[in-house]
Amino acid sequence: MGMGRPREFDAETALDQAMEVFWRHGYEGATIAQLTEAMGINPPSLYACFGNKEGLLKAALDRYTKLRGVWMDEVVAAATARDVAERMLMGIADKQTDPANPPGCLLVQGGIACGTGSENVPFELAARRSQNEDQLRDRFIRAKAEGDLKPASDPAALARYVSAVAVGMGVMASSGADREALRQVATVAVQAIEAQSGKYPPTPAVKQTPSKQTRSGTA
Amino acid sequence: MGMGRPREFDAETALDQAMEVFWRHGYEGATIAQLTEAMGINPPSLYACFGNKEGLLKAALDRYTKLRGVWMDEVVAAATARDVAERMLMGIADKQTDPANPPGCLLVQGGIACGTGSENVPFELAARRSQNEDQLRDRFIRAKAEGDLKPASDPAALARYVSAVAVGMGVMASSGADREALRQVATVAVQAIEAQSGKYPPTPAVKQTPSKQTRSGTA
DNA sequence: CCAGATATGTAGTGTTCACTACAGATGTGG
DNA sequence: CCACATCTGTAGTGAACACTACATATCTGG
Repeated sequence: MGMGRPREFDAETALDQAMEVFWRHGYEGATIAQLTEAMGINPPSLYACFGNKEGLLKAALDRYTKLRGVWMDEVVAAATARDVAERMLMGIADKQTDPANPPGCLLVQGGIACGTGSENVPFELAARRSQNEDQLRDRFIRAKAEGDLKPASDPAALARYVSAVAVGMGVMASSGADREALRQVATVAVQAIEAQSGKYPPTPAVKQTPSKQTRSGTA
Repeated sequence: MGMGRPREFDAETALDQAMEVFWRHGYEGATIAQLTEAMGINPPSLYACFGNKEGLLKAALDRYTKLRGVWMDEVVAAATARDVAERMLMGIADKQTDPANPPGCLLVQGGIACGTGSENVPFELAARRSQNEDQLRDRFIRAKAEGDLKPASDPAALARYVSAVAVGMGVMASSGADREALRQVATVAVQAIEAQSGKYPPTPAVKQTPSKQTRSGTA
């Protein structure tokens, strides 16, 4: 019965190009014309492969978070909570000013506020950011159990804090902050984690956060 | 020679409504139809009064930053650098989750990335944010001169840091973080300023920042 | 009350948007 | 070589967009 004509472009290569357009112009600011031109294909190919504009964004986000995930694994592999925070924020300072990419972070640049019909795009991005936050939180929970963080420290709050700084740095980068400026921010930011650090008797990780359960929904 | 028919709406009241629309949907996401409906006027009145959509945004930003300016004056009136940071970030946690307004900060929600024809909108917002950062920096310069911050501390870096945290909190707020979550972030963030605080012999404020001059361009 | 000036409401303008109909091209299975 | 399935390029589709022409309404100054 035949399997049809094979596609003439590489989906991942095309996604990389689309990712850059979304990264630079945001979801709403990116037009199908810009996307197809960057991807080197025509609209019907785009729609056959990704469904619609939002499907393309999600595919680009999948690719972005996948690449970012391997880096985050390196980040949480640092020895202490303090080193995790430093490696994360210093790395972000570098990545967000890497001339190979648009400035800032796709998970922020993609769209913080959107118009009618795209209301869920910001939440889609927020969900991806919260994955990073969760990974940080788990790492800080471990750090606390290992006596690397104060027994009174709140790993979820610390993770939320580091995520917030990362997002703020992304916004700064996209509006022109240079690498040195972001590194200065990172250097200061790490000191808040340092204030929670030290060498304490290991906590059995049983009661980890007595404070009210407050989900941030973002990172 | 006559002075013409008087306008039937109050410009500031209308601006408040427009501000809320931009705040909720961003510059590109806000449509003239939404704006005129919220303002209770028709398009010709809008264009006669504000020029065009971008002119309306700028007018709304002027109003926003004016209101914010009086609050910032209260913030920098705190006794120490640490108290300034705490008052700023705790206040932001409350303001950005005030149900009377859309969540987050207009200077962030307004537009981080924009499409062709609106490229300067993000810079317009960044310029307004940097005003806050400058005000903080000046306050921290004074704190350092008063011996309230370490002689080795960098007021510009600290101001940039506080601004970054504020922006990050705004993004979190707009994607669903509640007040408690933001306050936790603020509490952690203040500790980085605390680490730079203490009681030191006053610095004559002559050579204030030996590090390379790095302008952030954002806040 | 009139002339000039500015505001308002109705009803559009052209443009750009995301998306697609369709015909032709290129593959596979029989 | 033929039926079938899928992709590709051309050329649009209707809808939504920012913005405006124009007639009418409401003011001031004389």
